[in-house]
Amino acid sequence: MRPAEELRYLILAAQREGNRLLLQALRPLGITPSQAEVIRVLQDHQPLALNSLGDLLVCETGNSPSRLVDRLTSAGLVNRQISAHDRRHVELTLTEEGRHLAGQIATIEDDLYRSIDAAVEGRDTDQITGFLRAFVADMPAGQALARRTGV
Amino acid sequence: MRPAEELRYLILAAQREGNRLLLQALRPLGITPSQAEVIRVLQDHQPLALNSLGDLLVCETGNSPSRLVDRLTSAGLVNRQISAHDRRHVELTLTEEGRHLAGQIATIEDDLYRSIDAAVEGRDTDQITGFLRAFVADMPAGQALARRTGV
DNA sequence: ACGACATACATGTCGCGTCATTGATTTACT
DNA sequence: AGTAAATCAATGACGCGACATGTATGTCGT
Repeated sequence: MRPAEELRYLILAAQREGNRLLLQALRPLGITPSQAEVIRVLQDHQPLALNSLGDLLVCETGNSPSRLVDRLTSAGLVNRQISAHDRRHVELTLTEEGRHLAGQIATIEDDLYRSIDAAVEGRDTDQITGFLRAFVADMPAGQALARRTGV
Repeated sequence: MRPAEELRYLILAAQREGNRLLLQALRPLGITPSQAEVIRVLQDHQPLALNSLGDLLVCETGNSPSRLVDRLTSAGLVNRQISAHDRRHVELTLTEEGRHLAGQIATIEDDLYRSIDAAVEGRDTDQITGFLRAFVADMPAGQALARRTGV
């Protein structure tokens, strides 16, 4: 198997399995990894319009994440208020419950990051992140992430 | 942002964007990246039971990929025949049309691999694949891939 | 002021991807 | 032989994730 092909499937495998790990770890909180990403982003950047939120999300690139946020408002974790200045905009903020959950999410994510650190142990991180950054640099998901790391 | 966190999102971003690229490249063929993976695996390993196919797929780990294969049989790309020896098994083979498509898929995948090669250029491949292999080694998707690279 | 355009969001559709359950068939045990 | 256990596949449910379309609101040029 050609190295590039193995690499492609390794990235797919890592994403899938990482997501499954996080899905199970988040299950007690009743949320999914994508929902957790929204909550963490809102925690750092609220208030945010749906549009701007989408620009900061790695999941759900492109389309506005209406339905993703819908479930969070239904769950009482996010407030949506129509902007006074521009009634097309929706201002998203975390509810009290959402802020509380954000802290619990951070704790759970830490566990995942520790297992990532273990797999990275003894390797050259820059080789790895450098390659991935180069690959996604020109694409929506890569730029969304750059906006978050850069600030 | 903690390095492990950036790495997690980089993997997510790379998977999403790579998938989108492949999705669009495969669109003329009328199939999706997951369907393409099934066809390529069948090309190399047919005949295969649903179960054994699942053990070789990086997408769709765990459950048997019934519905994924359903769409391929509906599209006339895969034959399913109940095994004579064990009527619980379904023997999957590519149809003539499926075999033809497999060749076209390989061509399209080559383009993706070339752009991966470009992003890898000047980096230490072993650092990258080594990390990812270590991370997924004990998980279904990682083992599925190992079964394919190993043979 | 008005009409063309742009923006922000919602919604419809389709194909996954995960988990759980169910039903059919075979194997193993006694 | 007869039953319990294991295996294989199908299916229901839910939440994405991508694309396309529709609708309301705002902006700009004239």
